[in-house]
Amino acid sequence: MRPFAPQKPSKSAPRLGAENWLSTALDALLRGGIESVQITALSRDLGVTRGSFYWHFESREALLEALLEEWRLRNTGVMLDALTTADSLDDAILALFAVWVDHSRFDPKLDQAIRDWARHDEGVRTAVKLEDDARVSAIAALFEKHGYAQAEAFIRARVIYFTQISFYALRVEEDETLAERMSYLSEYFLCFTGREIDADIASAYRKANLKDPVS
Amino acid sequence: MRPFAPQKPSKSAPRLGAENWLSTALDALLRGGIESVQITALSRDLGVTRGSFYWHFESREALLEALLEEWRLRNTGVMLDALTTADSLDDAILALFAVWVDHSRFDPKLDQAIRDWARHDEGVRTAVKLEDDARVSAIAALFEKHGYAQAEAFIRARVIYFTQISFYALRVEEDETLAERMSYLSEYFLCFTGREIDADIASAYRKANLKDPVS
DNA sequence: ATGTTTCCAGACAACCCTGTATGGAAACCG
DNA sequence: CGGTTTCCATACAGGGTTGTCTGGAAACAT
Repeated sequence: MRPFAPQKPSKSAPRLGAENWLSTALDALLRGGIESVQITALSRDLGVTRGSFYWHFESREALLEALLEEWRLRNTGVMLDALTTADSLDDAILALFAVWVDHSRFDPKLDQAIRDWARHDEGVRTAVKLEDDARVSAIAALFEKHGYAQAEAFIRARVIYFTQISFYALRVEEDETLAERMSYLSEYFLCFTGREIDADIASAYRKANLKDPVS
Repeated sequence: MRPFAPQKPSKSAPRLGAENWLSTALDALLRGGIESVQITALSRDLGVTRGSFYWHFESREALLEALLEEWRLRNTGVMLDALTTADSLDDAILALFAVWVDHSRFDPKLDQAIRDWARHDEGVRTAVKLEDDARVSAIAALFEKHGYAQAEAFIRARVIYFTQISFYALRVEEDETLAERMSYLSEYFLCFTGREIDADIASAYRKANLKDPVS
């Protein structure tokens, strides 16, 4: 690190790139939904005029496509990775829980914003549907791998995933602390798998996740 | 029913009332979300000008309040009714399932549209949250009544309700027939309650609900 | 230094939506 | 039949958003 590395001038000449527009567009998407990602508002946030935007992007539609692509890069596949690394059923389920709590690996607000957008845009809807099906199938494969019958594995996968989706949609995390959530760990596990969780594994999981509530 | 009851003239003089505006506003809400309930668009649908609207309603805000009130009238309390009438756990759970399938008693699209609206309107959000909490509490009370411990009852209630909410949100009903859904009845029941469903009760339920897929 | 590329400001056109004010047509009532 | 109420058309004002076009400033390269 050089002592006076060439930084962007803080004042007088922002000199933006397409990434700046994309990131502020993401902020707007997360706060107010796809309707509020308006280039007039974004230009106000960035302190420039709309002329800048239309140099970096073809149109608003192009920006929206870039947003969807950004979602694919960030949130696609992270659940699948968590499921395939663990070995036992207990570990795999807990690894899944860990992903859902660790917002640095999986961004639920982004997922939710895209999901809202999808409800009135058929193109986005098919993209989200593909991802949802892949996630449920991965969880179902886990259950089948550990001896559950096909139908039961599918339904348990759907129940566990759908519950989590609603958990984000209803914004339970804003009303319930992580400690409260952890206190229900054994109940969740029982309901989702039909088996009691191993006490040692449960306490190890609590110990590992309670310390670090990433916003 | 009188043979020639005084009806609204079909052509030439619609003569609308506030109910007409409310119902077409509901249609717009269900199709395109709260953003697309615009009085300009509604007036086109009704074949009149916006002058009519501003005679029946104070403003657009007043119409939106009426929409929320309409949701309260239609979807509030129906689940609670279904839960309290049945006696055994099996019957109560199946009664709940029946409500969720019978769109004449419970309108999932309306519920979903209000829920979407709530995500960017704090007033609507608190209203929806009150209803959600009431529904989960009612289901939890059912489990407690049948011997489940408090924590397990609460989590099972949350899981069963959250699963159904996502079921609507992800529009599974559009990709899965009622027959398919019914075929998973025992798996759902096992996952939700932790017990096997009574075979006779299950077949009776299938018989009663398969015939009548109300859209 | 000078020409070129990169980036942005400013003005303009086109479109859409809410809300108000006014006048008129149709139904209703006494 | 004439007055009143109900309902709606029309015109206008105000505000907001997308997109294009043109010129210019700053950085970069040769």
